[in-house]
Amino acid sequence: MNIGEAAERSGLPSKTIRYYEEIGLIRPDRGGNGYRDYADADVHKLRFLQRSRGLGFSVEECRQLLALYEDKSRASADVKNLTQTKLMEIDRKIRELTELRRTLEHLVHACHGDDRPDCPILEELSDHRAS
Amino acid sequence: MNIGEAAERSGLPSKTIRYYEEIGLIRPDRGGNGYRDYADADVHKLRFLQRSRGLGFSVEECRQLLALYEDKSRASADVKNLTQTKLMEIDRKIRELTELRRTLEHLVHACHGDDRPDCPILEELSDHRAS
DNA sequence: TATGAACCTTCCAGCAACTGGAAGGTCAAG
DNA sequence: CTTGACCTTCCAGTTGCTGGAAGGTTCATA
Repeated sequence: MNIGEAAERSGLPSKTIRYYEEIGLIRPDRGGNGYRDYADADVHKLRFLQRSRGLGFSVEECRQLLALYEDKSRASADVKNLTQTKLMEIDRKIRELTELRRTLEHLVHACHGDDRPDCPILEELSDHRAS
Repeated sequence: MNIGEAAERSGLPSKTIRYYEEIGLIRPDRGGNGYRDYADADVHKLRFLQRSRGLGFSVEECRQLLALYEDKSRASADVKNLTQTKLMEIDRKIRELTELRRTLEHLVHACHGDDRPDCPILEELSDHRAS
């Protein structure tokens, strides 16, 4: 498929997809006309990139995550360690998002119409100082 | 407190803290010597920024989130709508992270030593195409 | 068969969000 | 009163895109 369809299916703009190729994250085929030709597997990778980038992983981290899927020697200790590290990062992100969610919800439900100059929410936020 | 301590407490590099001031996210006092002077509330904001940036929110989104805490007219419909929108974004991120986690864990537990050329994980990934 | 819209290509410039380094001022300890 | 660890501003570089120009391809329609 052409880049436009890959863009639509992956949720990434064509520009970004070309950029990801430039930095070596994907390697689509080329048709006789010079057009990029994306396979379904490419679209899966692109969707994966779209998500993980949106979740705050850097491009280099995404490259590592992608490598976890592609690495044919997945049983190696290195790969397992990297996966464990990434799992811990993901857990941390989930915890932080859950806290953020709780705080925002608290704000909606408990602070409505509350126009005191200093909302206690900010104080509560400070309790989660330990990372 | 000086910027160094604020950096240590917030988990952000001093450089980034100065940058956040430059773009108007925080406004620390200045001592007679020209040094920035951060209050505890500033550190809370910085920690908040550190987290939400790491969770994939843009600086402008972080500005909005910060405004939710600081807005004295929190009861307005606008603010409530914005909060609801952000809550939905957070829920989506949590769902995506949970999926990502499940996939990685599957890879660790189910694919160890599996050196077939195409791991079924990639196929599984593709099932989550709907966003 | 031609012409125009809607694709695609490369290349280059600009923006967002930092990040590093130079050049120099401040402060507390010895 | 100097030394080292702070702090300041300013400017340049990096990352990760993003927009636009200039031009080639494809395909439906006149």
